Amino acid sequence: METLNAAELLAALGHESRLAIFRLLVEAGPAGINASAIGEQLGMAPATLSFHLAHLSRVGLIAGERESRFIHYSANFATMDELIAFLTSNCCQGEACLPKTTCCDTTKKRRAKTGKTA
Amino acid sequence: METLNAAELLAALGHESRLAIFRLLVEAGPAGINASAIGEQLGMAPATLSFHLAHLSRVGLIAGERESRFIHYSANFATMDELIAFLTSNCCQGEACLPKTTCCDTTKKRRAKTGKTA
DNA sequence: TCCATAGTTCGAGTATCGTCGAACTATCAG
DNA sequence: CTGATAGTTCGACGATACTCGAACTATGGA
Repeated sequence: METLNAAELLAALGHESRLAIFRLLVEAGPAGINASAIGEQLGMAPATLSFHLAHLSRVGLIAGERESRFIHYSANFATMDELIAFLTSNCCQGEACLPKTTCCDTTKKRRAKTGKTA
Repeated sequence: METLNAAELLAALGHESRLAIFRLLVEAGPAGINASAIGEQLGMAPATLSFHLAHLSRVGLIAGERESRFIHYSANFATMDELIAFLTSNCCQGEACLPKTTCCDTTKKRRAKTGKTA
């Protein structure tokens, strides 16, 4: 991961509303929850919520999947892992000082995550 | 750590220049480096650099210590740890899915978890 | 077909951020 | 004291981000 990319992820999380959304999805786990449920829990206007969801999607931190009338959003744990790895890589001039973080099982469930967002 | 506080940290890191500064300090380790060295490596105007250093300091991600004419900046690894812990806490509804991250020698602080960091 | 629900896109107003020249403070050497 | 170096603060400008009402698209049910 490059600095620019990491900065985009961090900037995406660097807003209270988006961070709250992301945390909600992290806690929800791979199952995810739908948009209106997020809006209800966070008290966000639909347009505002959609704006933030789009932002998080664009940078790859979350992904949405339509299921009939609902769109289930879920956190992309693999991206999160990469971000944390980036933040801590080469820490202290390369001396091993922290374990590798791996959130959930990111190896088996990441299938399609490429640019669906136009 | 609360969402608002975490968002501030993430926002601080969510800018390419500041992230580059922080990464430089993370790699430099606890020894830290002085401002002009950062400016040289990143090709940043003094005023701009100072602005970003102040921002990072304000949120507690780095700290500066004057040493004669130089000010040595170093990353605050404890804050970083807390941030990462926040991001991954309650992941997947509390199922243990990742090890605790501990960067460098902040272990002693995190052992005494009741202690105030700052 | 028509309506209701779920969610997105558009547009505009406001607020905040990032940059950098210039002036300023702090420290040190002579 | 004077000058040089290290770094900060100030001011102003342009750029970007956030919010939200209103209109729009997509899906499903009667």
